[in-house]
Amino acid sequence: MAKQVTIKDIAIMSGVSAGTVDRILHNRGNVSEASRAAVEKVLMKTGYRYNIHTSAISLKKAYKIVIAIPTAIPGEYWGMIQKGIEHALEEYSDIKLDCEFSYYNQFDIYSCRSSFASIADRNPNAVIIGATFASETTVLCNKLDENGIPYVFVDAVICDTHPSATYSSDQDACGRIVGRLLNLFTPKDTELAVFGSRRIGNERANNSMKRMSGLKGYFEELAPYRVIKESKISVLDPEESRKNILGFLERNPLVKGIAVLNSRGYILADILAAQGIRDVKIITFDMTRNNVRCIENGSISAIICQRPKLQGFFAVKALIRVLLYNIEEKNMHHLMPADIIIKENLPIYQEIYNE
Amino acid sequence: MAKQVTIKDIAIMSGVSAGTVDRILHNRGNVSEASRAAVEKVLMKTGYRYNIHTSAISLKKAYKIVIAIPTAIPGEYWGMIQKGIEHALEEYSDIKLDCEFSYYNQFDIYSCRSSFASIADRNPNAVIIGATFASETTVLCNKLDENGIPYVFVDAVICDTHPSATYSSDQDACGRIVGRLLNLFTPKDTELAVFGSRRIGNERANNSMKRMSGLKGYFEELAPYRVIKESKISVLDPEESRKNILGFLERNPLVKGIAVLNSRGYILADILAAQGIRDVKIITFDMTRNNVRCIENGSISAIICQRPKLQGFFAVKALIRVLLYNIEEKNMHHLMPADIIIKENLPIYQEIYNE
DNA sequence: CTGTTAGCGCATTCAC
DNA sequence: GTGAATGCGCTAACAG
Repeated sequence: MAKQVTIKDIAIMSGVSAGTVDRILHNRGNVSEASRAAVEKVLMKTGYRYNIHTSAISLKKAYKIVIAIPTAIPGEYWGMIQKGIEHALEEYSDIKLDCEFSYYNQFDIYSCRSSFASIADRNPNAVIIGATFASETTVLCNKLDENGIPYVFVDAVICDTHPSATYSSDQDACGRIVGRLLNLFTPKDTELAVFGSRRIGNERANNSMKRMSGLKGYFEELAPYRVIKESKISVLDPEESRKNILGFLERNPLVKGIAVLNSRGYILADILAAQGIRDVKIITFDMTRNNVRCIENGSISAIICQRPKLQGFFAVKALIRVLLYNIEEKNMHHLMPADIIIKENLPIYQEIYNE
Repeated sequence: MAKQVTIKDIAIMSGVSAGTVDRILHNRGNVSEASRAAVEKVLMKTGYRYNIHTSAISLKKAYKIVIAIPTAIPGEYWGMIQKGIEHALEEYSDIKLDCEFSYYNQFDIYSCRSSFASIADRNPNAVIIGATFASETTVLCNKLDENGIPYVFVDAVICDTHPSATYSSDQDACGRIVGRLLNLFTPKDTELAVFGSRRIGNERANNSMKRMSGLKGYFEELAPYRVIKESKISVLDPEESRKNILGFLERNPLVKGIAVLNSRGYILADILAAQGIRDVKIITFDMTRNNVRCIENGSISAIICQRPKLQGFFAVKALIRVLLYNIEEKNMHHLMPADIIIKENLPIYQEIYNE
C-alpha cells in the first residue's frame, strides 16, 4: 500500500505552503502564475487527490441540494429513486449536504412548472432532476446553466441541456430485451402484442416510445416472421380497460405473449387472471408492489427493472464529486443495467432493491 | 439534516471526557463501571456512531487483511472478485488497509493446504476467504477463531465455521432460475439436459450440486412432465468431450435445451456451433470472456451471473465494519442477486461488472 | 499574493 | 481511572 500523499507533501515538493496548494486545488484565486505552475506540475506528477472526508470535516459550509422529481411513493419507481438518494446521504453523512425535495405531479404539467419555477429561489448548490416534461425541464436547466449550478438527471435525459451526469437506462435496449424474451417464451406460430399507455401529452411516455421502437427493431431484425399486434391500457377507466383487453384477446386468439411497456403490466395480468386465462405470457417494467405480486402468483412472467435505487445513489455521488472535487464530466451518460426478474430471482432482487 | 453528534457531545452529556468515551467505544479498558454505564446509556439513547473516516485519519495503525482465494485470472470469476476487492480499497483509501493476496490452485488441494497454512504466519487483522475445499477451510477457520481474527467468506459458505459475514448466491435458487428459463425457452414436447462437471474430489462442485438440486426441484414441482437427461463435460480432454457431446445429442435428438451448471457452457456452445446445430438453447453460469463471446454470437441463450465483483466489494466493507466499528453480525449470510444475462442486456452488465 | 494558525472529529499519549 | 494535550489531513480566516 503506497502511503497517501498529503497536501503538505505537495506543498513541500512544490516549494509553497499548504494554504497555497489548497487555493489552487479549489480555484480560489489569489495565486501567482509561478506558484500555480509549480504546484500543478507536482499535482500532475503525483496524481494527487485530496481526501474527500477529511475535507468535509473541516469544511464549514453545507451544500444545499434540491431534488426535483415526481411525487415519490414508497414502493413505486420514484420512491425507490428517493430511497437511493437517502441511502447515499447516509453513506456520506460526514459530508454536509442539506437536501430539499421538491415534488411534482408527473401527470400534471402545471404542477411541474410551478415546482421547477421555485427551484432557483431555493438557492441550491446543485440539483437532481427527474425529468418528465421536456420544455419545462429545458427552462429550468437553462436557468441553472446561467447561474452555474450543476445538475444531474435521473431516469431520463432531455436534449439541449448540460447535466454534470445522467443516470438512466437504455430504453431501446430494454425494448429489445422484452422482444427477445417474448420471442423465446412463446411458440413461433403464435402471435404477440404490445400495450402502451394512453396518457397523451405526458412526455414521459417518451421512455415507453423508445422501448417500443427497440422492441419493433428486435423483431424486424431477428424474427420478422412474427406477428405483433398493438393496443393500449387506459389507466383512468378500469371497466373500460377490462372490456378493451378481453375484447382484444377475443379478436386475437393467437396472441400468447404480451409486452406492457410501462409499469402497468399488473392491470393486464389481474384482468387475465380473473378471467382464468393462464397461457398468455406477460412481460412488463418496474418492480412495483403490484408487479411483484403478479410475479409471485405467476400472472406475470418477467419484469424488466432499471435499478431506480442505484440511479438515486449515483446521482448524489456524482454531485459530491462535482461539488467537492470540482470534477465535471459534462454530459456523461451512465447506463443502468436492465435486470430481468422472474419468480425465482425475485426475493434476492427485492432485498437489494428495497435494501 | 440533523447535526452530527460528536464524541465531545457524548462526553458532555454523560459527564466524562472525550478520552473516556473513546476508551469505551473501543473496549480499551481502564474505565470504571460507573463511567461505562453512564456513557453507554447516552450512546444507546443517541444511537451514536463515530465517523469512520475521521477516525481513520487519526488512526496510526494500519489493518492487515489477507485474502485467501483461488488464483484470480482477470476476466474470470475470481478475477472479478479481486476487482471488487480492489475497488473497495480505492473507495475507502483513507482507511489504512494493507492487503496481501494468497492464491491457491482451486483444482489442487495441496496448494490450498499450503496457502492456508501460511495465513496465520502473516499475522492478519482479518481474512477474506474464497473457500473451495471444506476440510482445509475448516482447519483455517478454527485457527482464526482461536486467535480471534475475523474473516468473511465470498462465493461459498463452509459449515461449522464462524465468519463475520458471508457473501454468496443462493445456488438452489440459481438452479431454479435455469429451470424456469429452460422450460420457457423450449416447447413442452421437447426434452432437456443438464451437464455437470466431471472434476472429482473438487468440492467446489458443491455449488454445482446445489444448482442441480434446485433445477430438479423446479421441474418436479412445476413441470414434472418434462424429460431431463444428464451428462458431463470433461475439461481435460477436448476431443473426448466433443465425441461425448455429439454422441449424446445423437442418442437424444429431442433435447432442445441444455443447462451447464458451471461456467463451461462455452465449451458445449462451441462444439454445437461448429457442428451447425443452432436449435438447442444453452444456459450456463458466470460472465467469463468465453461465455460472453458465445452470448454475442448467439450460441448461448442466457448466462446466470452472481455479481462476483459486488461480493468482493462487500467483503471488504464488512471487514471495515468489523475492524473499525467492532460490529460483528456473526454468520450473517448476504445473498447476491442472480442476474439473467442475454444478448440485449449484456453490454450494460459488462460495463457494471468490469467497470 | 502568501505563510501561519486555529479548528473540524477523532485516537492516543501523558500527566494527574 | 481520567482529562488535557497533541496530531491526523484539510479548510478558512488572518496577518503580513
